[in-house]
Amino acid sequence: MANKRLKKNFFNKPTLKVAKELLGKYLVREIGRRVIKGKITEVEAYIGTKDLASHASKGRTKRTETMFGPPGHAYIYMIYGMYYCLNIVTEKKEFPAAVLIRGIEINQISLASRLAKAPAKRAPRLGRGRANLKSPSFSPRRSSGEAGAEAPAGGQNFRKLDGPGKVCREFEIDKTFNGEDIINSNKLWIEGGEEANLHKIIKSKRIGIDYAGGWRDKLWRFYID
DNA sequence: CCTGGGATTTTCT
DNA sequence: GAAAATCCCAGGA
Repeated sequence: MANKRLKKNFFNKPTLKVAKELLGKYLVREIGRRVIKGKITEVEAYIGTKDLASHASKGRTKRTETMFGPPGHAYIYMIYGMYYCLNIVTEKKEFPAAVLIRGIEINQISLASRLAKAPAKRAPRLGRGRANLKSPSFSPRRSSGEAGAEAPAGGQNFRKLDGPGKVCREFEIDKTFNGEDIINSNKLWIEGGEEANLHKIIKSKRIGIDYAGGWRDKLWRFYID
């Protein structure tokens, strides 16, 4: 009941609603036999072409194409030349909107339960070939003081990822995931969390978008403790 | 506690 | 050519 993958109808709704509902849900990343799972604790909404904080305010470009696509797909972009950010596209096709995943609490790293499983059908691959050759993707820098960086023997595997760049670094998500269908993907998806709203949702202004005119003051950032 | 700068590359003007 | 939906580290209060 709780560990159920979110389907398309979950994302095909008003973005603010989806953003708030994503809090407490679990982001799941399967890498070979390894499974990384963590609770979403912080998100931001980017809605439409008028929202000056959204990349889609530039209109339909090569970069924003994914945002104009169907809901339930990942929109990945590189930021400041060093980090990737993960968004989930929301609302109906042709309407550009997405939820940026800014914070996650990792509480599980386990092994994939289902082993042999037909590789599935999809493999369109972005036109762009051979990525990964020199992507900064994983740990461009070794941080010494990360809380819980080392899982103490017998201790809980708990890490707090406070920032969109850290989330992608930890989940090993790079630009090849742009356009990934997280409703059908076997590498990245989102599952139901605990009880609906055990948490109090806190609202605030979005981070790092002071250039967005009046849109800078929208309380479209949501987080829980 | 806070502030400021450097890293590094894609994207759009 | 400038700016960017960021992060980390150093230095000062």
